[in-house]
Amino acid sequence: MTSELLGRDVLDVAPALIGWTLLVDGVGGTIVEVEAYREDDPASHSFDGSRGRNVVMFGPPGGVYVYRSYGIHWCLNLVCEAEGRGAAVLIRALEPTHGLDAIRERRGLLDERLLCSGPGRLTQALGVTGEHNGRHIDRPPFQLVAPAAQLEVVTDIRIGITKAAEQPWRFLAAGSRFVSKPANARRRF
DNA sequence: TATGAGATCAACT
DNA sequence: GTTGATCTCATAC
Repeated sequence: MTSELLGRDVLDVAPALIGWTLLVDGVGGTIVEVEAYREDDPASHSFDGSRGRNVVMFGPPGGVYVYRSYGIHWCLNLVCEAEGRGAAVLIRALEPTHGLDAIRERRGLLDERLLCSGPGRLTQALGVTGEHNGRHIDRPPFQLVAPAAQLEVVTDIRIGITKAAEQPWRFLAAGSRFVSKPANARRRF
């Protein structure tokens, strides 16, 4: 069960998710990068309340929120805290461990570290689409498996957003080669 | 190494 | 009509 994991403050849930194994139809890997979003956050889809595509974010914890990004990609989120809160964690990168053949087939022949290193790449690798929006992480085809031991986690600012861009709400597995962008990446100037 | 364009959809002005 | 929680490929230093 994941209710104990997800039913807490999203800023606690996000780092706790690092190291868990996410599977879709048995294909997936270890979560190495996530970002936290919540209703009082101008960068969040749930900012200013529930309407349109974001209704799932206001559903019960464990809900799977999938939305289309830039018209091209799908992005996968897990709803946190409690129903009506509008808090969720964006899954940004996995270290692939299960179903490598299926992943390579969906992504094409690529550098191993690029298979799931980004929210759009990850959903393509796992076959996640808008059809999965509103489903639950504890029910097929999804599985979320606890790690044997908590990995070391580092934080950084979030990526690809323009509002509240300085919030240190990106969480990564320390030293992982499978993240979309290493932590402490310094901006010039 | 670093910027730039194109792809293309849903929400919002 | 514009913008965005992106990715890939191309071209330029």
